[in-house]
Amino acid sequence: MVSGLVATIDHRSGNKERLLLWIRLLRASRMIESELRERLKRDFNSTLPRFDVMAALFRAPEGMLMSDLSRFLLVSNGNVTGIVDRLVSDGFVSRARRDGDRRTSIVTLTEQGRDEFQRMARVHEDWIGDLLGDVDEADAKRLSTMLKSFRSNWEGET
Amino acid sequence: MVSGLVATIDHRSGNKERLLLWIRLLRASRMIESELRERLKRDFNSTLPRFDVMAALFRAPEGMLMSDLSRFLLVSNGNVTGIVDRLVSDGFVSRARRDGDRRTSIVTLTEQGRDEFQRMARVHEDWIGDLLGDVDEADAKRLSTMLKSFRSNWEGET
DNA sequence: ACGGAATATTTCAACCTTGAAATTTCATAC
DNA sequence: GTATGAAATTTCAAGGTTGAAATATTCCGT
Repeated sequence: MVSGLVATIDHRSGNKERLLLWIRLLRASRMIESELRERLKRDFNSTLPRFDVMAALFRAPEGMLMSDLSRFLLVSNGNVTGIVDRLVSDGFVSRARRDGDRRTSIVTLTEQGRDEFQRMARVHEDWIGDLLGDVDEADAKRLSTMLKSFRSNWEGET
Repeated sequence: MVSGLVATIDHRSGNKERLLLWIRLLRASRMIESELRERLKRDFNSTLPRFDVMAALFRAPEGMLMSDLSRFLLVSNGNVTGIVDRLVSDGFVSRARRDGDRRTSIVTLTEQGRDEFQRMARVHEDWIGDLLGDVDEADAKRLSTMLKSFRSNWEGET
């Protein structure tokens, strides 16, 4: 569940639209996420976080550090540890201690992991096309552009 | 963590834009959520789900059933149980067994809950204005409209 | 009135998530 | 070379999340 699903109070002008935007942004992503979660579970007995980790590793054949994964996926270190643990025990991912720096370990997809990810990725793309099917290409492009510039401008604020 | 933070494979045309849109939608909401979570914790020692429940109850002075909350907030029943439990033990919410139907209970904000929520809501609105400050009003309106129509058209599919 | 379906809620296991503390290893100033 | 701090990772407690199973109550056809 996520903050903002409910419109509440509005006393500063101009912010009204932004609040509404936030609520709808959130509802949209929650609905899509929920649908993807369900389908990943049903068809692959997997989860979204696992899919994300595998996707990141797929693009990085040379492997990634735990902290790379954490930074790239915008989640905490401890979180990555747990997800990778489970992927390792399922045989989709391997952790290898490095000679250079024994604090770190290189995480890579196993052969089985690559196969499984590719199976998922194919279907995943169709799902997104399905779920976002109502957004025509021009709209998608505009929305996309607006959201792109909208980044962490506020990062580092108090 | 959420599926789609990573662009992966793209073999069907037209879907390329949608996949990118999904990734950015997700990144945007994740960043905002993360910032809100942090601030709610810091300033009110609370969480987003708690805020959402309180917001829903604030708009419903007559109270809501657990299942109303669940439906309205798009989360599972079991989930609501836990969040309400904690809000009750903090004195912000009360559960009252109904005479009419002993299966259900009416959940309402306590006086303390209303006060606390209003404190949070004021600041919350400013935060959203802050975090979405770069989106001007016209853009917000357009984006908002696009996202509105974008609903669960696919619900009920196999 | 009875039994079975439907409804509202809770419980539970498994997983995700964070932030903080603990561990291990490395780098550097002295 | 030693201490001190930085860096990478894991551990841990607390909470959020789901879906399925279990409970309790009501509804309804007969």
